[in-house]
Amino acid sequence: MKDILTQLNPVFDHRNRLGIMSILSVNDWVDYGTLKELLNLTDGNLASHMKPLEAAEYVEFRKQFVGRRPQTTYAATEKGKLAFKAHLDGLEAMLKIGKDNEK
Amino acid sequence: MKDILTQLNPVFDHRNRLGIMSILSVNDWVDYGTLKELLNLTDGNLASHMKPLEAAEYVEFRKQFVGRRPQTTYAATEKGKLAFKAHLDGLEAMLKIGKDNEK
DNA sequence: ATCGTTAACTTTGCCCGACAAAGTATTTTG
DNA sequence: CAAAATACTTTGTCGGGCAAAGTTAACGAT
Repeated sequence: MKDILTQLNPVFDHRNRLGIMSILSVNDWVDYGTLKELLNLTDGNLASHMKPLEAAEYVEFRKQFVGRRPQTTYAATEKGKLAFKAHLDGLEAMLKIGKDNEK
Repeated sequence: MKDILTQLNPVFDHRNRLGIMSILSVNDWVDYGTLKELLNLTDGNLASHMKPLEAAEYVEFRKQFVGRRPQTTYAATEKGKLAFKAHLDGLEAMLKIGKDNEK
């Protein structure tokens, strides 16, 4: 039992990222504005949290027009969903670590 | 459905604090050195993460001598265990947030 | 008696990252 | 023509995590 925390994904090590991923893991194609409001984030803040998630290919985006207005929507990729699940499993696993103290 | 993230406790918003609490929620009275090794932390680092946990009364400490050497051990308080559980429930709850979009 | 070591911290200083706010481009509505 | 909305990018600040070094006290070895 060396580091317990290696199972946790650094990319998800933030409440807002957890929020983003939890929303996107149950809702496909959520638009920028909705995400912003749900998470109470400023424009720039959301963008900057999205970046590493995009870089890791955990989310993908789609740009389209709704009426005449541009709209960006996001969804979690399969990879992202798996990674997020692994992260949550990691959290849960931490708790199961019990009385065993062999190294 | 306003902010989803209010259920998450800021005090636990860190992987190392999660680690500390998960260890202390299943093991009472873990000593400084063991905690340090399990979590791969430097001395000072552990101390500084402990502070806010102590301040919130989520952990308590006991100082005693083992043989002739001083030893500090930590345990989660009842309050701490409850708060930690609430935090984890909050995490889980985030995931259940489904298709409902009434505000 | 002195040196080195261990335990448990505190202090110092750095650095990165989260944040709000302001700026940008384009289009649309009044 | 002016204001608002979308989706960002840029700027600048501030705080917090981190390693490392310093601290105190007691012990053990030489």
